[in-house]
Amino acid sequence: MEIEKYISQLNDAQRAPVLQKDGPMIVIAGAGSGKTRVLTMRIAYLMSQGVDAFNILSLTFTNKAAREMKQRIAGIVGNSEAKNLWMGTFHSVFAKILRFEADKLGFPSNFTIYDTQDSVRLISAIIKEMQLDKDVYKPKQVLNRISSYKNSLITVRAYFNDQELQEADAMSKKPRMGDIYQNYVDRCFKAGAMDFDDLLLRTNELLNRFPEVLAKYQERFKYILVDEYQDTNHSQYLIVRALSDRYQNICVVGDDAQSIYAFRGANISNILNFQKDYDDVQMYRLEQNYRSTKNIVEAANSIIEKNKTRLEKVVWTANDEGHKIKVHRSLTDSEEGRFVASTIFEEKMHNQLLNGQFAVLYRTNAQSRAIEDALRKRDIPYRIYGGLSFYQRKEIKDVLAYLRLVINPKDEEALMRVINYPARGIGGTTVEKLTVAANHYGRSAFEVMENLDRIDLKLNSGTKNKLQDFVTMIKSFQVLNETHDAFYLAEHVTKKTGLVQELKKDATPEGIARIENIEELLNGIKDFTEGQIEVDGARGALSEFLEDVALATDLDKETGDDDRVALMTIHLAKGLEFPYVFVVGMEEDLFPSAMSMNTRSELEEERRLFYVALTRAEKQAYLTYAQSRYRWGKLVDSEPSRFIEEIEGTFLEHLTPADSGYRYKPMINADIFGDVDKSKLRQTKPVSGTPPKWVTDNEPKPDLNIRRLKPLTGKAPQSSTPAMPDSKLAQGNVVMHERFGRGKVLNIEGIGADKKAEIHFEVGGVKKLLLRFAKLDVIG
DNA sequence: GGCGAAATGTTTTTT
DNA sequence: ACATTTCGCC
Repeated sequence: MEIEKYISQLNDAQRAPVLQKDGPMIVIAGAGSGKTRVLTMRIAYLMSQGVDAFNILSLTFTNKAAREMKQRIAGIVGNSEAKNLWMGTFHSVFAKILRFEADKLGFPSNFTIYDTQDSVRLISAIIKEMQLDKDVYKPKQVLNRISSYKNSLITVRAYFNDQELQEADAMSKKPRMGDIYQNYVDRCFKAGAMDFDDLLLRTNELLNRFPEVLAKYQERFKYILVDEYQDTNHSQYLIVRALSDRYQNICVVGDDAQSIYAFRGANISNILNFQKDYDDVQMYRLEQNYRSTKNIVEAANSIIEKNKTRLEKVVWTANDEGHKIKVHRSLTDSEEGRFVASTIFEEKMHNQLLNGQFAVLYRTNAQSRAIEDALRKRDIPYRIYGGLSFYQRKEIKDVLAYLRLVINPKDEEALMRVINYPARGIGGTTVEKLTVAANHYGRSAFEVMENLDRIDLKLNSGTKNKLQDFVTMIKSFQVLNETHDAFYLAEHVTKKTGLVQELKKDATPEGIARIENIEELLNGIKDFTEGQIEVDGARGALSEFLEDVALATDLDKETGDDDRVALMTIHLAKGLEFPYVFVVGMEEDLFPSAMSMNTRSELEEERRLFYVALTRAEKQAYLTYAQSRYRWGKLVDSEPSRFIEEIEGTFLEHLTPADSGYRYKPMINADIFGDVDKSKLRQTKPVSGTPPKWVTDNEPKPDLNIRRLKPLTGKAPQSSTPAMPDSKLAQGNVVMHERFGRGKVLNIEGIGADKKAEIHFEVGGVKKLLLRFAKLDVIG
């Protein structure tokens, strides 16, 4: 074994945790300090010391990270050994275990995994059935609440035993929360479905209720490693605790400065308190950064210093000083996009670079659009990660819903999705009757449909036939599934259900793209089946494909064979690195987000997020912001992010004149109004969970208060917002703008297929650039 | 009762 | 720019 060769390449700080074979340990690893290397080497070292791969469990943040790590280990210890390692995300690893042990919890082993969409849909249905006001009980908020209960291991029973929780919900005008929670859990159970949080919660239930099962997995996972420990929530924490309790060979790696998932229950104290949880914890620190230039490392340090809650740690680097961080201001979001695109273009020209060496990072998915447009115009290939992922597209979810029904006909959300799509004459009223009956008998809607002869639902015979036809169709798929692989079945399903035929009716580019997406899905399934047959000699069964898909992310799908600029949210970029990084939208209310400025801890999380963004860069970081941008379909003015100002000035190079003297927007309950005349401040009404804000009334009132302008001639297509007919708007037209009022069109660019026309527009002698002319009404 | 069209509502971040 | 809800017609 040539393991020594690899180990000698590590620095002293990295080597220590690799060589400590047994006992609990925590590795505090600064950004870019080679923690993946440490984890990889540690696993390889354990195996070289005779630890069986079957006994090592390694939990990573993405499945892709797991795959890559496995590959690297295979390079050291050989493929056949590495194959037996348990590696993956919490969700995927414990989903597998749950399938194996499902019967103990009363679930079928082929249980469905509900995604967020499914969960929201189910909660909406429950709220409706309970005749509650959906404006008070907002489904998404309710789901968030339930999710946080589950992540804190508060079961329905625990909820009803906890007076405080119930009072808190009653105080926020949601006294029926507990009942909704109960209904939701019941319905998931009846549908044989688990949501994302259940995968962790039910694992805890399994380990708590069945000591023999716990003992089994404690024996199996004698060595446990957890990456990104700062982002584990309470539920995950307890699983790790339980499993490692017997042997205490637990190694967690993380960086408190990169904790960015508090919103989904991540608990930073898991990492801060690790030493209290086990005896004789060894603590290691990795502080040398190998990734970035001195400028970037030190700039990042100057940011994170502003946070109060953090572990002391000094990240340093022996790398070159490098270039300063370049800061660029632009007029609008599309100009920002053009700056990014042209800079990438030039850097590529001058330095012989590949597209894959660039990444554009943003706070919200919606920001990708302006960047995309600019890159497309410059013919720069790019790939967007996250956002509406492939598997979340409507047409894909529709196909998957049919397939889910084949595997688990009790899957209520899949059924509701496709029972009348494509339209087959089963409308809302009929579906409601089915649901009522299903709830009444404590069965699934599908079971009700199977027994229509025995249950009188007061359906007319035509409707009854349609329902029975549907059941027959699904059952015929099930029969096929017994003998055929996933690809055959999926292809058969798209044909027989009329899904593709339905889509073919739509000849617009979007409609054609949808059909192509389905083809891509089928290709994906084909790859999967062939891969399965090759590797395991398995049949490439449908159930396994669906399991993969439910927990897959765009990052996992990444092939890496083509050369593209990467576009993604900062959250998704965690753990990745790129030579050139653009952080766009560096504006107050966007980054830091307006939603995250109410408490110090929220603001600190935003700051950590910025720290993560900056430390992705190896050679060069760019920070860009726009003075106005389209948000919620409206052009709004914005101010530079406070985070730019927080970086020590010596690390920055301003490509555009630096802003100075701007004032941050006041926070609620904050006393920092400065020189503003307080009597002119007015508090906005809180809407849909957003806190009220202080605003002045001096802002110009819109002269034109039309939300959407109707087309002046012709018929507008249904699917999208009716646009102004191009022909009606011309240079010299006097127009009304929603916000700026009366103005005159100076010139128009880019009208035609690209709806993002740009209009230079003059108001009271001041020239403005507008991006969408649906906001204009021609009045002369 | 069901369907298509029009109006209305919504956006932080993710497994 | 999108999805969901409501409206109005068959």
